[in-house]
Amino acid sequence: MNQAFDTRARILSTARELFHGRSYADVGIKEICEIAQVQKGSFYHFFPSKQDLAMAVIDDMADDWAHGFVAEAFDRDLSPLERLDYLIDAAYYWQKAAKDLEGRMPGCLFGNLALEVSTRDEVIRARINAVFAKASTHFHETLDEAVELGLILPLNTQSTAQAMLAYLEGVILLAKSHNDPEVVRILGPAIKALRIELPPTN
Amino acid sequence: MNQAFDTRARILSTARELFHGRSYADVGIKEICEIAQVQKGSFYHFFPSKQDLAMAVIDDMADDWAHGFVAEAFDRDLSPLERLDYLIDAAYYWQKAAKDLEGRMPGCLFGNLALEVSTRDEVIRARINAVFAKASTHFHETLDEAVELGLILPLNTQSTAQAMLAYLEGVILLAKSHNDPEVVRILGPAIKALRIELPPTN
DNA sequence: CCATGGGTTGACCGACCGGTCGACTATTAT
DNA sequence: ATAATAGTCGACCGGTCGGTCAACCCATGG
Repeated sequence: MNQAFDTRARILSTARELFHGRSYADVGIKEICEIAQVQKGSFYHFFPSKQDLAMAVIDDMADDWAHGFVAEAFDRDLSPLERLDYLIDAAYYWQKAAKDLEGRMPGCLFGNLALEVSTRDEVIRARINAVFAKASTHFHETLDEAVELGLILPLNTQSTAQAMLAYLEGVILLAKSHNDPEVVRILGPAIKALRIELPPTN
Repeated sequence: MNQAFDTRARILSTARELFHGRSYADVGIKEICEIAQVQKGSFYHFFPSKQDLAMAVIDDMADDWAHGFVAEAFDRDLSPLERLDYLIDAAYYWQKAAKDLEGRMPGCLFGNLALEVSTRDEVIRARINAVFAKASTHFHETLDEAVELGLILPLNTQSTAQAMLAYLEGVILLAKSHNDPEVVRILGPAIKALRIELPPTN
């Protein structure tokens, strides 16, 4: 089983890298198998279909995020505004490192997949959506705390959280189209300026 | 030549619809030809490659934009802030109409292509980038005008313009992943809150 | 009346796609 | 020792991919 786990893990991490660096449609199972040093039959022993692989990749990356820099950025020991700065910084360094390594900015796997696949595959779309929803709650909690602490004026924390997530994705999109991580560093901090007002209380 | 023009135009508009509604990789030339009622040989008479077709589609859509709602939204008769509202509105109604028609939110063709293709195709990436650059100048001019009129405090109009474009793309991305145009209407207006400050003048 | 050339046609190409399958091997429980 | 099971292997499947090509159609100009 150790061997099996290893094979599965190799497929998963290879697929993740390739999907992230290129795209879902552009990466074939054959190529994944070659790089992961796995035979095709073995591949289909672990993943019933390419779609299933995609789901596993999404879950895998989401897990890494949750326990990685998302956990760090949204650390409750940091002040709310520091968390946002940390997040932008982390995104910047990540993209920069990837570009220095591969020559191209891969962007955000979830954003990439969302745009590529969500018109054709409801299942994958839903899964990505769940990842976004979870990310959004982190912003939401951060904003609630900032309001409680009186750091910012009261606002619609839920919608603003979504707006911040959208902005982050948009900044990464634009940076990817420029193939320049600096865009993230320049535009990123403006995330703190985003505000969606509370609905008027009649 | 009239006939020829018609054939070319049919290919172009069909490809545009399909690329926009699905993705670049997912749409084959055979399918485009079938729907456009054009033979494959004729296709290659007008477009030397799929990549060339993509470029033509980008140019075509960019043209339509420039003379369509972008021209309307950035009408100099509107006040700067009205222009931004108009733009969000236009984006919302466009996506809503598309979804009502097709069942799925297509999002922004340029954003979609940027994320799908820009790691594999420098030429297309550059073309999309040019479209973004042009869109950014519209924001830029709008912001400059708003500052001149004293409607907003001075800021880094160029970077803020890019931030606004990024936000618009991000909002559309998130809306697409929700398959819900309402996201555009809810999050969109916050575009006016974005600010990137001027570099400190020493 | 014929030559020229833009436009059309559809069969064809090799490569590759996601996925299947039967044979085989290594591991483990009984 | 044996039987069952998990995992490996790679040839093979039908279908599709982007792209090619030689033959043909037909309007125009000389």
